[in-house]
Amino acid sequence: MQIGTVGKRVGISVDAIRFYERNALLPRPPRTQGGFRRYSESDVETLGFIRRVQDLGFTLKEIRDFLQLRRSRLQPCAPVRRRLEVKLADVQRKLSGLQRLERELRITLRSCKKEMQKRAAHCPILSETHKSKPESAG
Amino acid sequence: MQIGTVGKRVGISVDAIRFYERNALLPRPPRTQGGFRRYSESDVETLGFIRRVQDLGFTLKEIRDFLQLRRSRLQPCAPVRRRLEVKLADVQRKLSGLQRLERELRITLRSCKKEMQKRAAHCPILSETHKSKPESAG
DNA sequence: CTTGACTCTGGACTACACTCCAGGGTGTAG
DNA sequence: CTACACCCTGGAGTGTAGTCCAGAGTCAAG
Repeated sequence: MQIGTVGKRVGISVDAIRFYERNALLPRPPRTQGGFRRYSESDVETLGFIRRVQDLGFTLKEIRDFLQLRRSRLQPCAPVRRRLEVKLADVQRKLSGLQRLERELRITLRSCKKEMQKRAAHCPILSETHKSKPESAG
Repeated sequence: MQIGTVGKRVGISVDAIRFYERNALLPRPPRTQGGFRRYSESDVETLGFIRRVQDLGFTLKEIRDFLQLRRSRLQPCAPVRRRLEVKLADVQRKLSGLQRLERELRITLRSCKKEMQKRAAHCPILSETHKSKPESAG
């Protein structure tokens, strides 16, 4: 596969793919005689992984670590495990943060709907624990 | 409160706070005669919110939207609700993505542990040394 | 008033994650 | 061979999210 084909399949620009290669997220692929990159399914998979994990708020540096871990999964070595555990804890932290945010949003949304049923004039969304509000400056 | 005090309390640099003000994440606070910013508890709360939500992978632009939602208590409910629903869906998407990533990491971790049992490997780094090794740097 | 920690502004700079571009080369159908 | 879409490299530019800095001013204490 050429770089453009891969790009279309995973929804990543050609420039971005080359950028990932330069930054060691994607292995340097074999080339044609003329110098064209030739990609395999495995590269497509890797790019999919990158896109997905990046979407979750991880940096390319972190993703590079993830990919290293993925590739070295058979090494019976503690340091690998350690890094994995750190990453896992990180993911779990993010997860519980998001769950908290989700809960907050849900509650807000529910009370908003309720207010609408009552045909209230305003939304209760923003009434968080505000002790003193400056609210003025028209 | 002065900007430095606030910064220390929420763990955000003075520069960043001013940056948030410039970019409309934080309301312009009242000033002393000499021009010093004077912050209230409500500002501290807002900054805490910013930090927390940003940590979950939202951009400042998105956070600005969140904050607008929080502040726009005068607006009718429907548009606010709509935006909230979009945000909620976004959060849920991120959540399931993270769960998937967590599962993958767990599986990798398990196979790593299994390997260790099989080989009874004794890495020198296995001890409670939580410092990373210095990489061959002169 | 003087000192010194703190603050002000505006602008330069950094790191990240790309995107765009010029000027050339490649691959393949006709 | 010709055409044309696609690819190559290196480098400049963009947007985000700040950080750093100079030079000046402010505030509280002595």
